[in-house]
Amino acid sequence: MTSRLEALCMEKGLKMTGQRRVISQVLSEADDHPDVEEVHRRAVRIDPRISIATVYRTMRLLEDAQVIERVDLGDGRARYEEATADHHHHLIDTRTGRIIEFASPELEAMKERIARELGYKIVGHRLEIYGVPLDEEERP
Amino acid sequence: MTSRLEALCMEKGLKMTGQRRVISQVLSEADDHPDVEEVHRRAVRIDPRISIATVYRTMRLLEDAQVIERVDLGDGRARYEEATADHHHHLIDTRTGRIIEFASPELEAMKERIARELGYKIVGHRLEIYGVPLDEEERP
DNA sequence: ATAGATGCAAAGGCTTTGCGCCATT
DNA sequence: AATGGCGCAAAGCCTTTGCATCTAT
Repeated sequence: MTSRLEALCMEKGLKMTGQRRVISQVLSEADDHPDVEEVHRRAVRIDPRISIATVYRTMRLLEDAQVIERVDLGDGRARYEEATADHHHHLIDTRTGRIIEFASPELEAMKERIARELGYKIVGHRLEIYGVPLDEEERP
Repeated sequence: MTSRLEALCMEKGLKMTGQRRVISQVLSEADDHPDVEEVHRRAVRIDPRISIATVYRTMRLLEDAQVIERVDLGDGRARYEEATADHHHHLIDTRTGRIIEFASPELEAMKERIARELGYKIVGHRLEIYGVPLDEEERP
């Protein structure tokens, strides 16, 4: 079957080979933010002949085509997620590594305002929050 | 003479050697966000015998002592700035690479609120805005 | 004499790339 | 046959580290 991302790739005119289809499938099924090694591990389960070099090349291809987005979570390696229309950010649980996505229109507006006051127009931005779970009694 | 950072290091009980004094001086005089190679370049001008390994080791030492802070600006290498009490963030001019620091109490508050709503307590965070200068007529 | 700092070069982690082979058109 | 993708291994970039030497107490 054709995965969601594979369909997207074809719309963008990318040539879909066996390896690219597998990698697209892996990314379509991922609900986390895998790094290249992890994508490779998952891809190999489907087709053991896929090399890590191909994964690197394909990730770049998909990133350039804006099918996926590179996320730098500060751990020294590139992580990826599907490209989305909305701006969102990440809250990283420092105890478990769990990543929670969130969006805040107010935050976006404030950011725009700050940049404007400094005389700049935003072309990109990123926000990460590192946190630990609140204790029971502190829960809102 | 004793540089600002050297004094700070001594307060923290760090042993100050010749190399560490030079590196502290370089960092004290920097008003930008140099990477290790740049710190080394500047240090060598003062004392040509300093090796890059020592710079790496000293940067880590100062970072652990919270005399300086590592800043990850997404260009694949560590950059540094003096540690400050206030939280601030960076706006990077994508045309020139110029880095503008800014702080926003409102932003901090909003961030806290978002984390709290997600059930988390913030232990760290970072925000970077990438932008280009506004055109003349758009200036606030 | 001892403990720690330094220089040098080797190695480590992530990523890219040269090259010959293979597949598809 | 020609174009481009793939696997493998080598290399590149930033950073860390093992080891012998040097410094300062």
